[in-house]
Amino acid sequence: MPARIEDVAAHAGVSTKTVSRVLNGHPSVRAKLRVRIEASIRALNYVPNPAARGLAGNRSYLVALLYDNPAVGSSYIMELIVGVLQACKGTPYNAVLHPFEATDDLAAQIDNFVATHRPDALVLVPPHANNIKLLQRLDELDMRYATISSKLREPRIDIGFDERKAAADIVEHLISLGHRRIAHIAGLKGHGARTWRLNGYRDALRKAGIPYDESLVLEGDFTFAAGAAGARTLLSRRRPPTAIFTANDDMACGVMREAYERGLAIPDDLSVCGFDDTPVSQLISPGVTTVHQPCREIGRLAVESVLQSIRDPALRLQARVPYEMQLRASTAAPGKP
Amino acid sequence: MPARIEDVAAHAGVSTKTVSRVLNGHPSVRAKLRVRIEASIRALNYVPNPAARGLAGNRSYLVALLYDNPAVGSSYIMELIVGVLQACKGTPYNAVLHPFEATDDLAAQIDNFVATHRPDALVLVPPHANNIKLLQRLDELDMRYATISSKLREPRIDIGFDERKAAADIVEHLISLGHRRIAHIAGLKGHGARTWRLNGYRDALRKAGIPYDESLVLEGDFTFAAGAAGARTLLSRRRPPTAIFTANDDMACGVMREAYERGLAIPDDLSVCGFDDTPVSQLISPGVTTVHQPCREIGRLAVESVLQSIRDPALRLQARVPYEMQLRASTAAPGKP
DNA sequence: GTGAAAGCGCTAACAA
DNA sequence: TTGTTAGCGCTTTCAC
Repeated sequence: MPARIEDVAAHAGVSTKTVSRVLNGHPSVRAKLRVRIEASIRALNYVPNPAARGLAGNRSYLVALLYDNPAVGSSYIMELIVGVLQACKGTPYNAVLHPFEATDDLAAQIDNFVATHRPDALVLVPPHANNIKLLQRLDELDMRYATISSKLREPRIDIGFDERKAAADIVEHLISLGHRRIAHIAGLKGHGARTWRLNGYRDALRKAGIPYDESLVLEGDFTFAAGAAGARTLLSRRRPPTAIFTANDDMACGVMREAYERGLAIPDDLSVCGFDDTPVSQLISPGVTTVHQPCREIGRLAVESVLQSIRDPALRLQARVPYEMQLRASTAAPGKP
Repeated sequence: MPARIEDVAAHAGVSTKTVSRVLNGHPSVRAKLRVRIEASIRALNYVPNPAARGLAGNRSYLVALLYDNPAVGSSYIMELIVGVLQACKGTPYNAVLHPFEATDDLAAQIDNFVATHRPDALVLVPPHANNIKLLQRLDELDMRYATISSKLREPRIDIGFDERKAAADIVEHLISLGHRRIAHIAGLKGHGARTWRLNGYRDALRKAGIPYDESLVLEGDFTFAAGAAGARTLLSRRRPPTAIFTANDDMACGVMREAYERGLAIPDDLSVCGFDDTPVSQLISPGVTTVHQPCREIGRLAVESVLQSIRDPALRLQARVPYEMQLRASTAAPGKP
């Protein structure tokens, strides 16, 4: 049988309440006592029982990651999870995953999840991070939550990176290589990732004095198929683009598939850029020029801050973590027209 | 404040214990009573408090997935997780993820994890599923666990698929296309995935009467780099192979990179097969012929059976779930020599 | 700054 | 088959 708080208290010659104060980092314990108690904890190999703590303190020590079905960007979620787990490490908190679709009975789904598992905090990934009804419901339930890359005006706690700037960087890279007819396959409406990346694309064109050509911008839904379909359209034009920038890596792969089918060489006949730096962008040949989205860092920060907000409900934070361009072999100067 | 078991008992006019029996599926409750109590539960919107249940019943309602660092095959883990979550859905159980490396202080790491989070059951992924010291420690701690694709003799509860047969199938496919010089880049020693897939390769050669040529079998560590390095070696030979079968998809991508660097066309100049059917095998061009490893099904079954083993500690199960060949464009008849 | 006692909401053991 | 009682191990009042 493992040691209980009572054993520690007896060992240190104090009350259980004082031990509890030490465990919970309560300041009103004299340093000397604290040290003695900590020694007893180690000596007895004491680890608090989460269920008992949870019951008495009305907590679950669970942080839930809410995401939509993993069909889209499972490696994105996986990277996020790595960061989430890092943040939980060494804390009594556990991360739990909760994939769900935003249907009509969303409030009911959330109520049910919260009632069943009673997470202490939530981390919301797009598109849920943009779902006003969902966030309202969470506010009503007085749940602590952090959003990731939310496009809402004033997110309470939100972690992301400057996607607009990153998209502009990548398009500037294409321009610097000599491209002028640069197409963009944008993301799905409703995602911040669509608007920011599209705006970044336009920013870079404007800065270079290249007129915006609506016909070079297509809509995608972040899937391989959408990338392939977009490329099919673009490459069938009388004057096809010399470069295609897609709003994520999977769509870039789709573009490369279409180029492959047509016998076009990348980057000689067509330059391709993705976004996110998911593993596939390194595995495919040639490697895809893309922006490394700092998912782990984002996941870590989201959990760290949402846990902090449990203690400090007034906490507000809108963090933008640094990103990095990944120049690979899928981009080069345009060939002769 | 949510309803408590006491409220349900009062509403149904029974004792709390009887409600508890209904909640826990105890058989000794008359059907009529059970129905009445279930009605009260719904009427009051009652959901049991996991912490209270856990404390009283000495359970945590946590199933932990133990895997090594996600550098290798994160999409494999992600797929597994989808199955694990499916199995938890509708139960009071939550899945928690625990990546860790098998270092010397492995027993200490496990003890610490178990002491801190007190999972009710564990699911072990290779290489941990093959780690005898680890399993022994878990037995000492009297933990319930299931392994996935363990190569040990008599795993208590193990879920996997017939990797040897699957590897043979894929090599037979190459042979049926007309290949005779088929190389294999095997996996890392210690993984069952290495031995089974290598044996399958040999089975297929034997069946076709093709002599086994040691020089065509290289060692890899399941990484892209290992695949590229292996291909470099193989393709530098005086008589290079006409097809390369790698023990996983990432290595197949590495092979394709090397082919790309050398200007070899796939499948015209070289056929390539992977294993696992991770997402990349569809995203890359041409798509990679591979075996679909039924990860979700495996994850689901592992959790279902390990949860069952909590009630029935004597449970033994060695399940082999069906797999599927995925024939894609990376394989074709060999070109002229 | 520290301690004593009273639960948190459930289940296990024992009774009936 | 059902009910009663006594905790599970911790934190939270509220004293001191």
